[in-house]
Amino acid sequence: MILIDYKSRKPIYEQIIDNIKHLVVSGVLQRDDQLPSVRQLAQELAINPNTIQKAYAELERQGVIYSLKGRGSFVGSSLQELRTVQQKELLEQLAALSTDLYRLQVPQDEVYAVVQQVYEQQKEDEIHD
Amino acid sequence: MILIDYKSRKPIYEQIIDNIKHLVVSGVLQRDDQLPSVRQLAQELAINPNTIQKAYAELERQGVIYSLKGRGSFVGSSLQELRTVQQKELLEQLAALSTDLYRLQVPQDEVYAVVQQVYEQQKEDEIHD
DNA sequence: TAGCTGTATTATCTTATCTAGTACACTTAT
DNA sequence: ATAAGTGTACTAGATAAGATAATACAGCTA
Repeated sequence: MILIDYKSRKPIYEQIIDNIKHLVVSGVLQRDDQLPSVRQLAQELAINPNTIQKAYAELERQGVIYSLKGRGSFVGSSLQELRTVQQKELLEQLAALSTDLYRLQVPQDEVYAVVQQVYEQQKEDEIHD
Repeated sequence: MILIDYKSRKPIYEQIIDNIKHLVVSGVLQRDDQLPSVRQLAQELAINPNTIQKAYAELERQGVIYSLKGRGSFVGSSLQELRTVQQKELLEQLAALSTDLYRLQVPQDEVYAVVQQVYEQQKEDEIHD
């Protein structure tokens, strides 16, 4: 369900955040679904409970989950809501990247070609699922 | 010539690397042009010489500059060479970002529209230089 | 020779990340 | 009521990356 790359330069708690967001955005986790408890997930991933707690706290701050003392942690954002937020973030990244591409004089056609190729490849990969 | 954002989460030595690469790619610094000395640049930017040395060492490892003991450090890569390398890096970033955009179901048209808008805006900005 | 260069070394400081252990308040099921 | 599970808070320590500080050495050049 959740995979951690311990060799990555990205902190573990950030990987957990990204991972859970992805589970929500892909529909695996739905609103009000219960997340694994802090201690349980810590044991599964063989990491310290404090690290899980840090990830959950940040997810709660962002409104992705909510936590109830004694009850557990639950999904607090719908697929659509989170998807919209993340789409906006990605499009901002795209704009920044496009600026760099322009300044390095990469032709607009070439940018389109890369996007086109990725989209086609992704479509193909979906068929072979 | 070189600006450092001390509040950035990006390490200073990485900012220096990016900054010098940009000066080469934009044609301000040309092949065999001499760079400021380690101590001189350290004084200008009010940072430790070791930090400059770290940046220069990495730039030399990448072939962007070369250093001669007792002489100084010089640009070792032509505008075209470095531009090609950086274009390739950016296109790889674009491919990765496109994969995320596809997975978040952002329509291809919308991706194109953002790129288009940035390119047009950049062209306009150039006129008003 | 004096004063620049690059380069190397050692030590110290700070910060972020992660671990470890403990404690407390709350909920739920028995 | 009790036990076991939840979230939450706190302190302490380990580790690594980044940056600073001071010093030293080798090579070049005026």
